Amino acid sequence: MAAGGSRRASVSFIHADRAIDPRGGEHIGSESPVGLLVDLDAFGSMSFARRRVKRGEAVYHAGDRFSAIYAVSSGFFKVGNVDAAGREQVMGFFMRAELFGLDGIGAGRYDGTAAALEDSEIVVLPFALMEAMAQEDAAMQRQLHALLAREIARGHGVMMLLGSMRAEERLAAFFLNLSRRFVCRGYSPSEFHLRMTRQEIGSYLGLKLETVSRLFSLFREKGLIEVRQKHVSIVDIAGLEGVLRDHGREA
Amino acid sequence: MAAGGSRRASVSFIHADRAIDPRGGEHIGSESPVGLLVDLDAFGSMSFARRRVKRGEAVYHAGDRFSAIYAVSSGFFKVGNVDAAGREQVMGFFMRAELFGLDGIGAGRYDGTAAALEDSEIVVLPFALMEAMAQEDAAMQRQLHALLAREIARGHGVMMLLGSMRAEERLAAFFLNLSRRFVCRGYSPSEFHLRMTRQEIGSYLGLKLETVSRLFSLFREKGLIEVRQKHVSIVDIAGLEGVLRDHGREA
DNA sequence: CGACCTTTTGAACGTATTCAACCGATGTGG
DNA sequence: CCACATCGGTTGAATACGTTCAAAAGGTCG
Repeated sequence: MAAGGSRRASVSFIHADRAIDPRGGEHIGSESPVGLLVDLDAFGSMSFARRRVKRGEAVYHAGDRFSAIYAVSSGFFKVGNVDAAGREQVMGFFMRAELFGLDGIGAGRYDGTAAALEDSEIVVLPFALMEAMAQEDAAMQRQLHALLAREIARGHGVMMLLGSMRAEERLAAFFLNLSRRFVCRGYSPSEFHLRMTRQEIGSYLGLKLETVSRLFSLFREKGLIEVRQKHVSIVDIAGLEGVLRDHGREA
Repeated sequence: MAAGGSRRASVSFIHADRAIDPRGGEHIGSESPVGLLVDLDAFGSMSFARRRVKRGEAVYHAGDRFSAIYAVSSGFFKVGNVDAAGREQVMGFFMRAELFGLDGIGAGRYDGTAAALEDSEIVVLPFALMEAMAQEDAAMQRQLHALLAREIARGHGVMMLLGSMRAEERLAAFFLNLSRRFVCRGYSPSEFHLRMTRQEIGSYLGLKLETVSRLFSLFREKGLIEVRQKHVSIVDIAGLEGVLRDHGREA
């Protein structure tokens, strides 16, 4: 809880990387939710506090007073909400150079809980400061707005996923989205470790953990992926894209 | 298409009405998606163009260049997206004093299509102008951010609905949400005309139109609502809230 | 009035869930 | 370091829920 490590990080500034969201072209299966990008280490015009977060630890809880948004420096996070009837749902997963905590701006309180899925580090971006900076610099203001708007668009992607895809399609979209995001970070598009449990994946995709598990097996049998615990290799990306495409249109 | 009526409307400015989103207290079944509020007719500091939109007519199409956001002056709108595989989904319905078109800010293009569900009128808010105003006035900037953030939170509400509720709960949440929004506008909380078809409701709720129709009948049989075509009377609000509450928790 | 669209309802079906058992991996403490 | 407890994951069988296909009635609009 105590702001742990308090070294300083130079952060050029928020920067909506177009490479991550190739909307113009094919964005099938992009599942849109790509996360918000921050240019973490470029020319340092400002320096912000960093904070270490241990696996399982929360960055903030639903209802906490909103004060800052967070950029993932390293590690992996999930943001989840709980409604009044006790229903829980993961609203998103966030990896390096993505932002979370924006949901707090509206009401002055975070409406979800953000927790680290592994030992991680974040950059704390006090929102008041961000607003002040945006006030002075029109370009920065535009970036800030683009940032918020992208989170809106990400939401639309998730709605699409939850509202109009069947289980197989959802998982395929999920993998393709992860793949794309890893590529943007210079990692392999086809090999990665899932930091979240089947249960958390299911929560995000609106499915039960057993269903997710079965789908993993199904995809494995179809030769689309290989799975060793949390390690996933995508064997046939085109095949995954096919899963998405086939059901939507007439073959 | 031509900007039809071009009278001027005085618009005090964007104004996030807290009455519409009683998050602090009970927000069960609020289904969050409450829509963004604009104080349409208060003290007029600015005047914006209005535009009439006939039933079925589009305000903008997915892919159109983004230039403005829109405030509903009268009437009813839906915003829907289509993904690359042809899947369609309604992302939201908007009524008087609510804003739509925010999804375009991020990419510079609208990612959905907005259409009127009845003859309507909107106020056109050129976004460049909004940004300029926000640049000059910190309070306005804050409101603008709150506005965008509320759309993010609305999205979370819809995700919750689509990801963790069963059909009955979704429809109950939908009715309660509508009811609340009508109340905020001074209309009856329990009597209203649905401007959208069962099909559109289903699309929004991630259900098929037949399912929606059956749920209407079910709710009628349970004595929760009365239905005469598109006219709906909520007979038992507490009952509807119960539908939401029961499944989430242990009774 | 007639054509079309929306809605309702029934019956069969398919998909995801539930309940349950089991296995494997991980982590802790003796 | 091993034993044990726990957690996460897999798989099966029965079930429930929502969908699909189909038919028909009711509304609406030209």
